[in-house]
Parts: sequence; C-alpha cells; structure tokens
Amino acid sequence: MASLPIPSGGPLPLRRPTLRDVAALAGVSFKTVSRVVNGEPGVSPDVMSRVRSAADTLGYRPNAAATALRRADRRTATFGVLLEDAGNPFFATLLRGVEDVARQRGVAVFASSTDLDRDRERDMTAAFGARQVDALIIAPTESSAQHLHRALAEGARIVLVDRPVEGLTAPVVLIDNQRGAREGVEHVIAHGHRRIGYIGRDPSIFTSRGRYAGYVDALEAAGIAIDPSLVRLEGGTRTSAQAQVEALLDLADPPTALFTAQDIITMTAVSVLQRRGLSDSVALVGFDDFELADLLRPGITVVAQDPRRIGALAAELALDPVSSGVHLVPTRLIPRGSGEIPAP
Amino acid sequence: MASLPIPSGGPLPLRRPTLRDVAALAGVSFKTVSRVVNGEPGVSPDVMSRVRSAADTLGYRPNAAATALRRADRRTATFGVLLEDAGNPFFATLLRGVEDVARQRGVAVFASSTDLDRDRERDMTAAFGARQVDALIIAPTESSAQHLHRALAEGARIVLVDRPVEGLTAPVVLIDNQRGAREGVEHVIAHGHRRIGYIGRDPSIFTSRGRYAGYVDALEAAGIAIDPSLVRLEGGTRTSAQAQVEALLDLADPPTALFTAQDIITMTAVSVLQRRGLSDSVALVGFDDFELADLLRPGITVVAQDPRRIGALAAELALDPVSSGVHLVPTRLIPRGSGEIPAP
DNA sequence: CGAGATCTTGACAACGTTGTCGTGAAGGCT
DNA sequence: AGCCTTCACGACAACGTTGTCAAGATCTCG
Repeated sequence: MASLPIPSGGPLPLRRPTLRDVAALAGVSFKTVSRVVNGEPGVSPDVMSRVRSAADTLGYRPNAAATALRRADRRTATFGVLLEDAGNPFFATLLRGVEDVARQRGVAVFASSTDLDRDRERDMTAAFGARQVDALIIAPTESSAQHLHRALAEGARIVLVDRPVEGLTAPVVLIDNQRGAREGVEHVIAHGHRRIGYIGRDPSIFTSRGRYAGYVDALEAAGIAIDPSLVRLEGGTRTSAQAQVEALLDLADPPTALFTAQDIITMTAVSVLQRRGLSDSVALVGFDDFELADLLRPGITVVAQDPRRIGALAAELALDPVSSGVHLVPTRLIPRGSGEIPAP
Repeated sequence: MASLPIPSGGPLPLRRPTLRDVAALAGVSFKTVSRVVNGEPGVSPDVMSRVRSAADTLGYRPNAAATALRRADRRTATFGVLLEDAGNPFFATLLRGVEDVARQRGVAVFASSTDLDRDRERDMTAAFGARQVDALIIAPTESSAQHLHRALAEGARIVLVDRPVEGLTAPVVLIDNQRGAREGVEHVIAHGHRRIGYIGRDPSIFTSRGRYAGYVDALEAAGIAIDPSLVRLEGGTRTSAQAQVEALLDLADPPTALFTAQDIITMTAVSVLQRRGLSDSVALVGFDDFELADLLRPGITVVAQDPRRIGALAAELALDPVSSGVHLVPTRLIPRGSGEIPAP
C-alpha cells in the first residue's frame, strides 16, 4: 500500500486534486477511485472506505470539464437560459423558477439577456452550445427560428417559454394570453363599461396578438362593436405607452375603462390617470401582476401570470428527454379596485 | 490534399464537428486548424482562408470542455454569481449588471440563489468550482467564510458584493450604508422632525449594522437623543416588518417620521400608513429604490442604490487579475414627497 | 552560393475523466 | 480435483483541445 507524503494542516495545494492524487493516497488505481466517486458497483467495502477518506482528506471534487468531455451521454448538468432581460421582474422570477428545479437535480444554470437583439441571441446560443448545455430554455423572438433550428440539429435540447417558434419541434410553456385578456376585459364589461380602450405592444410580438384577440373576443361576446380609435398597439416603451394613454383620454368621447396589455403599460397608465385625477373614475385592468399593485389607491386589478411556475415547468420539461407539446400555465384575475370602478 | 465526402444540404450531423473534421476537409493537420481558430500567428494566408471556409461549411465551434481541460491558464470564460435571490429586483438588476460586462468579454454567467441558506451556498460554491469558473461573484453571508477560504485556496478568484467577509483577501463592492442612511435621516431632520422611528433588519446582517449606524450618526449630529423605543431591528420579513411599524405607530408618543432600512420594509410601511390614513402626515424615507415608488401618493423618498452599477463593477474586478480592495458605489437621495412632509 | 535565420506546418503528449477489456483470485459445482 | 463463473481491480484508450518540439521549406545576407 503506497503512501505518499501529503500536506496536511497547511494551506491546500493550488492545483486541485485529481483522481490520481486520491488514488495514490488510497493506494489503489485511479480507475477504482472513479468507480467509488460515481457509485459504480464492484468495489469492496474496505477499499471503498479507504478511497472515501482519501478523497475527503484531499478535498477531491471531479473536474466537470473532463467529465463532460469523456462521458458517453455528453451530459454536463448545465442549462442555458436566454431571456429578454434578467433584470425585468417577470423574467427574473421565471429564471428563479428554472433555478429552483435545476438546483434540486444538481444542474447549474447559465443566464443571459438578449434585450430582443437578434445578434446577441445568436451569439449566446452559440456560446451556450460551445459549453455543451444539456438544454436551452429560451424566450424566443420572431427571428430566433434560424439559429434554433441549427442548435436543434446539433443535438441541443430546447424548451421555449412565453412564446412559440413556428415549425420548431420543441416543448413550449405558454400562458393562454387570449383567454386571460378576455377574462380581464369581460370583468370591466360586467361592471357596465362599453367603451373600453386597449393599449398593447406591436402585434408582431406573439403575446400581443393573443391578448388583443382576447380583447376582441370579449367585446364580440358582449355584442360591442370594436371602435378602432380605442385600440392602440404602439405601447412598447414607457414613452410611447404614455403617449397612447394620453391620446385615448384626449378623445372627444374617451373610454370609460382601459385594458393595458403589459405591466409597463399598466404602470404608465396608472401614472397618467393619477396626474389627471382620473384614478377613481376610469376603470383599469392590466395584464401582468406587479409588486405594489395592491398598495396603489385604488389597487390595480390585474390578470396575473405565474412566472415562477412557468420557469419551473420549463426546467422540468428540459430535464425530461421525451417531453414535447404545448403546456399552458393558467392566469388569474385579481380584483383590487381599479377594475371594479363602475361605468358612469 | 485529402478530401472526405461530407454531407451537404441535408441536416447537419448529430455529432458536432471537431478540429479533425475541419482539418480533413481543408486538407491540413488539426493543429493548423487550431491555430487558425485561435488566431495564432504563423499560418499562411492561403491555408488560413481554406481552413476558414472549411470551418464555416461544417459549422465548427470549439468544444469548451476540451479547451478548459487543456489550456495552461485554465480559463473557462465563465463566472459564477451567487446571490440571495435572483428573483428579487435588487439582485436581479445586479445580476444584469454582471452580465452586461461579462457578455462584452465573451464570458458566460452562472446564476444561483441561496435564500441565505448556508448549505446551499456551500453546494453551489462547490458546483461552480467543479465547473472551473474563472471567478465567483458572491453576496456572502456571515457563515460564508469557511467555504470561501477553501475556494480561494483552490485557486478560485472571488469578488464579494453587498457585504464583506472578514479576513478574506478578495475585492469587495459595497455601498456606503452608513453614509446613505445618515443622509436619509438628515433629510427628515431638515424638515423639522425629531422623533424619528427606525425599522431595520437583524444587526447580524452587515448592511443592517451600517444603516443603523448612519441613523445614530444623524441623530447625534443634530443633538437628538436616541430613544430606544423608536428603534426596531426585527423587520426581516413582511409580517414582522408590519408588526414593527404598527408597534411604533401605536406608541403613546409615536414618531412623526419613519426611516425604513430596506425596500421590503418600506413597502410594508407604506401599506400600514395608507391603511391608517397617515400617508400625508407621517414622513417616510426608505433605503433602496423600488419600482413605482414615484407613482404612490405621496411618492416615496428613498436612498437609492445602483445595483446595475454594483454588478458591472464586480464583473470588471472579476476580470482584472490584480484587483483588490474595497470599492464603494455611491447612493443617491431621491426626494419624492413622503420624506418632505414637515413635522407637525 | 552557402550557412544560418525565419517561416510554415505537422507529430505527439498531455489535460482529468469514463468506457472497455483483461487478469488474477475467490467461489461454486460436478 | 478440475473447470467454470463471479468478483474486484487495474491497464489503457479515448474525448477534443492546447502546448511543445521538430522538420522541411524558404528567405536573408555576407
């Protein structure tokens, strides 16, 4: 039984210990150490405990790069998550949901923001691909199709969140935008409103299309004709959202209720209504919940998503090699006051 | 010049192309391809362009695991970021700041949340270590010291954010909690207040200590004696924060102004004040800015941090192998109404 | 024109691990 | 006792890359 002098007590060596170091200390071959570390059968209890204690003494931890390089199944226990903006509360919470599930399974998570920039998305897809992620969880844009197809062809596993990509064979986690919006609009209709303004984002965005369709559904079901002057689809930024809200309120026959199709737009609408002193007279329902919506006066009625659940579900799908199809996470209408203001 | 049959037009092969595949197609040795890919000198223009086009045709991308394994400098172009909660707006924005800088340098970022759980922090430190991150950016807890020392000894680069770790030789990015809090409290003193309540978190947390010290500084400088009944240090959760605010307001001689030492506490205080109809009579200044603080009535005056800047700076320090020392990111007092309510 | 310097390229080892196969010892069975 | 199986372990190749070294071709200069 060979026994090498090892440093003990003093600072650990700068080079991290390898299988060979542990093997030398335990007096076995490095392959045996590999077996113990990976829990493979065929090691006697005696040797096993000797190896264990040697590994502990040296503080051995396997080198992930070497493992990834050698393993037959090519697993790296790593996910890549590609979102619009990890600083945005919605996506931050979604990321947190992914992480919760991933951690339990020993999977580490790369995160990156694209700001909807197509080149950045492509670059990060490549960067994650080079790092051999087991799965890529991505909130795609319309232009994602190309590099995602390519990534799929290279054997990557892909899970889409928030938006689908047409023609891409990959599991998708979505919410029912249309139904959620419809319920929100029906809510104000139930309180007597018939002139309901809609402020959303560009219909080139998948979620925007669904939400607008829900608005249309609700009005049609109630027998209310769509007034195009009440529909504003350029609320993409705070500035433009504000302009759109102002424009609606400046109409000769302004809406008595507003449906805002995204959190940023909702917040902007709150601000404009407050400044004009209309908070208590114009009804407001927004898509997406946001922190403090319940502290405003009146509280803001919203159609809430559950981003943490979305992320968690996406991670589960990413872990399951045979998952596929469209998975819907339900939305929930939360009445808080602003949506219950009756029509005049 | 050897020329192998390669699939063209059809779907890309499942196995990703390697240096050898590119070399075969270009009719050179794989080492030459390596040189071209890494931009090493000593390759003739002719060969270089042949290799380039072969690499393009096959869609070659280097295998990060192999590179990490072989490189002399052991660089993986990967950071690990370990935060309290990636879903919390403060940390989410900080993460975003890290990412911005990292992306520009081609560095991918692992993110993980600890929820202040010591075991999780240890596990993730190990997981990131196994994946050979170039640097670990971490918001440490009091109990981080052990595994961080160990990680340092194993050659990891560490950058601390938000909180230092005593005795650990690593660059730190902090804000001046004491000064920020002092300015906030001085602000309400300037508006005539002398009975100023303080609601903070447990002083075992580094930031809490500094903020409380700032409160004490401001009062002392103004010649106001500290009234222990106005100081509450158990505002760690929403529930307990609420209880503390209620308790302060229930005093026989209640404070005329509140200083809340963290965003969650501030939001809770807003809620309590609103419910009691005191929003316009009790002054409020909070530490940490938060979305919608300006939409509340009155707007909430805050001592704002710049988490994105903190993250970006941490990433820069992580990239610089000789960085060290304490780096302070300034705070900023933002008056919005609640802090300017005069004393009765 | 010859000797040395430089330039371009390739052969090969090595990184730390997993997968395959081989080998000697112990055990089971007739 | 002799043979076959099982068990425990080791030797070695391989993963895809970078680093080292050497070899041949070309260039430089007296």
